[in-house]
Amino acid sequence: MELELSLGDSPTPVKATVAPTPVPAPTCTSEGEGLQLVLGVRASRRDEQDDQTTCTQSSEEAMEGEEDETRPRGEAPVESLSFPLFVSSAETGSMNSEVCTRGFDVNTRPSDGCAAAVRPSSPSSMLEVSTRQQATDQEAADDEENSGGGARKKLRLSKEQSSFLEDSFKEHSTLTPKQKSDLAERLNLRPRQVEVWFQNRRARTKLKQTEVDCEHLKRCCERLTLENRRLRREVAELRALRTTPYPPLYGLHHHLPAVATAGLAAAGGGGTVFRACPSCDHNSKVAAAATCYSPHVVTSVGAAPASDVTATVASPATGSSPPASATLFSRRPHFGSFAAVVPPVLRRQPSATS
DNA sequence: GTATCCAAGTGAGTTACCTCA
DNA sequence: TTTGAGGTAACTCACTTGGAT
Repeated sequence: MELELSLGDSPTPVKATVAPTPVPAPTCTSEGEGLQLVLGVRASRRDEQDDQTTCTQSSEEAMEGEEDETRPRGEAPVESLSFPLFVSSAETGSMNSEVCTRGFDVNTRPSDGCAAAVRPSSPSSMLEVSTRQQATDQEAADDEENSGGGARKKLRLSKEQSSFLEDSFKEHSTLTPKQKSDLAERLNLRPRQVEVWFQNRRARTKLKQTEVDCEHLKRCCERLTLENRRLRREVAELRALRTTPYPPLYGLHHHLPAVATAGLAAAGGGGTVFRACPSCDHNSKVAAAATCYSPHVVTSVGAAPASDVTATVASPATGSSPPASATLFSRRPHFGSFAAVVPPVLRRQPSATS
């Protein structure tokens, strides 16, 4: 009896066999315990591994479970080979899966009977562990049935398992079905557990990144606050200058860009509105000009002789170190420094054209 | 007793595929 | 034969729960 079942990106339908005969692959007889359905399906729409992931899967798993969803046909895990007749409770559906994880060491694959109490200490010992688990599987399964399901046991991954998962996560933060099943088999976990680990790992990564971003924004905010404070002080100084007669400009304003000279005119002319910043879509007075462009030139032209302009522009703000906003603004063209706009010759030689 | 970590459960959203009119 | 709508499976993510430390 054959069924054609095509899932995912499979270009061609995969022939699936409904086999009345037992197969060594992870199978389960579910409640019926008589007929074993083995469907070969394309495990995923993920493209990378599709050509390798034709797998065996019980009908129950196809409907509900995720266990061994991508295990290649004939590549049955050792545990399953050792327990061909054992009905894995976790693989027979969600109800049994829940039962499986209650009252047992959940560090073991359900194909181990969901009941092994021996915890693998290292990946290299897992196979051995799994074989030892076999002896206790049936007993533990019986205990489980008798106990009626206790409190859920908390899974704690071993260091080896965690480090291996971490290494895998560094390589790829998302898993293809084949990678998932390979990892699960290698670490002696269920594919679902590997999937959940990656899921939570991605969430942790995102959370950490969010925290880092938050810290960065906080620092930016602090810098901007300081910068804003400083600019406001300079604006106040400029406003104070408006009340005093203009000292000679030593011809400086002839060499400043139009916006700067317009700003000077506005400052001296008493309130003429002009467009201060081409990247700002609003008109503003000289105060805004000082905000959008580097305020140092504007500040200096009114308050200091031309000889000071050079020093002011070359060493802005109060010290020799660049202002706090320098690095921040370097990534924000909108707030680009006016000093960078003015050609060096104009900044250095007020009388260059005279 | 409380805080934190973390595996696991759950529901919503997205995408690709299939079926059918 | 083509096409659009509806259904479904698989997947991820955000949020939550609950055990363990």
